[in-house]
Amino acid sequence: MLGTVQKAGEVLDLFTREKPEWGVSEVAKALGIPKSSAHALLSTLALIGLLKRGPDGRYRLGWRILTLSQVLLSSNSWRQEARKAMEEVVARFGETAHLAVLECGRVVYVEKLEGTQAVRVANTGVGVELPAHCSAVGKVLLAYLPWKEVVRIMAERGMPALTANTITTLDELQTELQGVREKGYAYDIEETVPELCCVAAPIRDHTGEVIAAMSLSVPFYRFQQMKSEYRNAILKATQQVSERLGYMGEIPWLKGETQSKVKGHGKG
Amino acid sequence: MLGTVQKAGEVLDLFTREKPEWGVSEVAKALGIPKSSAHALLSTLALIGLLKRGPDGRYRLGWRILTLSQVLLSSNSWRQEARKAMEEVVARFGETAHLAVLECGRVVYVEKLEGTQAVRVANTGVGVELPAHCSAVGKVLLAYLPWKEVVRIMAERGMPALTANTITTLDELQTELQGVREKGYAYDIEETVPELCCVAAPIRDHTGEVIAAMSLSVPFYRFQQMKSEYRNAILKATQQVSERLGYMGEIPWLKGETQSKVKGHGKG
DNA sequence: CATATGATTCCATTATTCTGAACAGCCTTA
DNA sequence: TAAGGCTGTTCAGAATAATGGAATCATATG
Repeated sequence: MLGTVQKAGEVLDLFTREKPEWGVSEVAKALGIPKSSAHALLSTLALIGLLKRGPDGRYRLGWRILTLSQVLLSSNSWRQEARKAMEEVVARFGETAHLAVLECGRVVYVEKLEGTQAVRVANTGVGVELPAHCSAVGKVLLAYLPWKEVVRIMAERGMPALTANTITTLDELQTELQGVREKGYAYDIEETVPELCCVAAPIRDHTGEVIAAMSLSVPFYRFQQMKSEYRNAILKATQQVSERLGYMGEIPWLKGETQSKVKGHGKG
Repeated sequence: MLGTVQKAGEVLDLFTREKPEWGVSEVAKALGIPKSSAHALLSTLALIGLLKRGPDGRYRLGWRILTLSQVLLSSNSWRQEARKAMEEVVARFGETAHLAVLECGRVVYVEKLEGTQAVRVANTGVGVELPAHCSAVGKVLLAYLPWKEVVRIMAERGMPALTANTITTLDELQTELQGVREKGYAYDIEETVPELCCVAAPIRDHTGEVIAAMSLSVPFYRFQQMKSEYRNAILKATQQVSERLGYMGEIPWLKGETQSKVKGHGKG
């Protein structure tokens, strides 16, 4: 539906950190459309403020996007709830915490709290996209999707190996996601970035649907010793947030040894 | 041109902090279009990730906007240059500094550094919109626009009085902007928020065009004593940034007593 | 269980966008 | 200095895609 708007979306997708400025001819070539069509798209997008036309006729993203981003961030109640929980975790361990969602098959970080460097908190990692098949948050978010959907996403985006540990086949991924569902959390042992490990767990809304994932990122050498502490902290934090969001159902990912440590926050 | 995209822009404009969630019928009523048209717009915008469809069929802004925002912020060289200068000013006075641009006739804050509260640096004020006829940054940005353009903007947006000191007539505004151009900076003495004062000055790119304004915000009682120090600091900071951006022209706003204090950074 | 509200689908009409070529500006080149 | 190639921009006919009213489905409400 609305092919024009869809093409406008494709145009917006062209603007990346690597190439944040596009001319009419470039866009026409990249999208395989006539120059005049590209011109119409670019100039209209500039008219509504999503793009900004430079004096030389080249286009960049417009400041209206910042305003929309502000509205988005301030209107998401669960993100603010999650932030509180993240602050506790970060304060306790001094490690970096992330909050991420799945958008069009990609992981998008929506919050980042750094452990040691307290100053440049936001706007560095927030908004960054990552492939979903690696990283702890990505695996958590995929785990609670229908498998068919996962297959579709992987077919569309591919499964590039970011490190030697990255999962690169559907079979491996299926096994991994099954494990995540059973345990209720996911590890990332140098699958995304060398020397970096993460634990992530899902955040659910009042309907029980997984809407986000929270993770703690720790350098490899420190991670091994404290593995279970990190895991329990993330599980506790995500559970707290889920409950604040009205999730009253069972907590299927708290079983066995883990359960005793977080007792008192159980089902309502 | 491309009325469909333009309508998509109108739809996006509906999503505000006050009303971040819209249904199909609401949008149809608000825009005066049939329900089916509104549905096509909303569902397509959701398809490209600018909106997100909730399970109940209501729509919110989508996370793709965060990604675009990230690209926008990381690709703006002058914003990062300005940030450095802002950090110096904030460190020196401990007061809050703002960086703003004009977008579709409104002031949009693109950077904010708080003085005393160092933690919640970004994402609070960044992206917030303000009317342009008040605030120091707004007056600076308007001052270097053609007067006809200013008139058009005021006609479109109106000149609401935010405080008793707000400029509410075109005559007052014209006089004020003339003064800004002559002096090279603007004061805001409780024109936007009671008890709050600001000084702002323009940042120019290599062509000499004013692309942004930087301001320092100080509580009224502290502002009066240090007025000229604040002003000189902002003038020096904006001049530095402008020069880093390749602005080699005259510095028309540094004259008389001020000039001696910032000697050494003059024209190239 | 009936009703009302709102989201979604359908399809013919209509207006819109698409397209290719011509125009105008800018910088490089001879 | 003038020609050449590269941009972004404009224009009018051809063709597709958007429109809008009514019907349908889903969901909350009494």
